[in-house]
This record gives sequence, structure tokens and C-alpha cells, in this order.
Amino acid sequence: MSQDTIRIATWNVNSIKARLPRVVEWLSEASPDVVLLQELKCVDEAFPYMEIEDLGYNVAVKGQKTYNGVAILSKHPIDVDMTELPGDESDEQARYIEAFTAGIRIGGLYLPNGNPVEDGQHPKFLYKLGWMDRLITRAQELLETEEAFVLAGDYNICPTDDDVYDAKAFANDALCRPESRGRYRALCNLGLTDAYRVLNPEPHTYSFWDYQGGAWSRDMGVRIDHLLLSPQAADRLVASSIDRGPRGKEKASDHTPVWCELRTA
DNA sequence: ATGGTAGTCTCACTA
Repeated sequence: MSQDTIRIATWNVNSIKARLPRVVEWLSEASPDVVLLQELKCVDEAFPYMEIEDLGYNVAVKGQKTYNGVAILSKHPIDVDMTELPGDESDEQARYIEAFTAGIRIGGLYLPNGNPVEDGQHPKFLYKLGWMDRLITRAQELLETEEAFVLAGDYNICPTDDDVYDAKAFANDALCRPESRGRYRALCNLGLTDAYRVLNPEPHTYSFWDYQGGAWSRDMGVRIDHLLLSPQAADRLVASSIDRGPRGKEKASDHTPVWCELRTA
């Protein structure tokens, strides 16, 4: 007996233009229902709509020149609700897109890296923390609907020391700082579930490996790409995994896809 | 080892 499910994936591609062959290849073989992309590094008009739509996906893009940029791909129609995270009119970075598709609400996000931390007062670090506060507020609003939703993307957060290859070396990194982790925990403590971790308890499995220093071949990575599920979505969770395949290819992104599978009802 | 690599309107910045 089979049951209806949808698979939702997140992947920071580090330039959709440079990564297009890898993305087309992976979509063709993995065929997820919904895909959240980050770091497009292109404006809306430069997105390769045709190549993606030819694979059977609808596309919603929030792009930006050179930096950032997020997209939602879906085999179902996409009803876009917002293309920026509420709470700061002056924030012009393309890091958030939220839509209803495939019967579920989905927020795709590219959370600021936040380095350098310096004394904890560097503008890049403070921007990260402020952005996380706004994400917590948005999650609270979504939770009031009591509906299934997914907030997924590149969180630029290692939730615990089990999610980084060298905890000591990263102790003062914005990915691991207590201010960053505290806000991630606050988000989870609202009632959101880390889809990968709840089904995969073994420590030291990663979603990002730096291009430098042979990090991939030495498995020196961090787990920073997450799918957080509302209680109603978590009740439907049947599987979640990290697909390491794309990271080992030529001209790979430094991130690899993470996905979860939810029952549709 | 103040390095290393990749991407982008590059000689600088972001990650």
C-alpha cells in the first residue's frame, strides 16, 4: 500500500548560472515536488526559467545582482505571498520568499552568514541577529494559523556542536555563536521541528563543505541547511535525508541538497 | 602556515 507524499528540498546553489548543469541534472534524477534555492546571484530577468520549466517546474524568483537571491520551484502552481521578510523596510537583500504550493505554505530563506563577529557588535553579525528576530516573529504569525508550513533554506546556523566537524575552531564563528544558536533554539522552541535531525540522530553529518583545504574529501563540513516544520507538518513527516551526491561532482556548489518527505494528508 | 577556493560587471567583496 502506497501513500501520497510530497518531497521538499533545499539547496544553496552558489550561482544558478554557474550551477545550471548540476541543478538540471539533479532535478531530473531526484525529481522533488518542491525545491527552495538560495544564492542565485542573479536578477529576476537573468534566471534560467526555460531550462527549469522544461523539467516540469513552475518558478518564483526573488533575485538580486551579484549576491543572495532565492527561488521556489514547484511541480504545482505557486501562489507567492511575499518576497521579503517583514520587519525592516530598509533591508534590500533578497533573502526570503514565501508561497503556497503543493497544498502547503513554504518559506524559503537565506539567512545572513553574520561573519565577522569581532566583538559581537560588527554590523554583519548584528544584521544576522536582527534578521533572526524578524524570522521568529514571522514564524509566530504563521503558527497562529495552525496550518502545516515549512520554513527551509540556508540558515547559516550549526544548531549544536554535533553539526560541525571542529567545534573548538568554530566556537567564535557566527554559525555557532551562542547569540545565533540561542535564536535558532527560540525558533524551534516555538514548536518547529528540524526534519532532518528528528529522523537522523547520528552526529556529524553535514550539508556544506568549504571549497578550501580539501574540506569535502576530508569530510570537514557543517550542517547549516535546514527544513523546519510546523506541528501540523511534522505530524506528516515520513523521511528526511541529505543527498551528498551533488557535492562530489565537477563544478559543485559548496552546499548539497537536504530534503524531507511529508504525507499529503 | 595571517594560508586556502569559488563566484561575481574583480584588482574587492562575499562566503
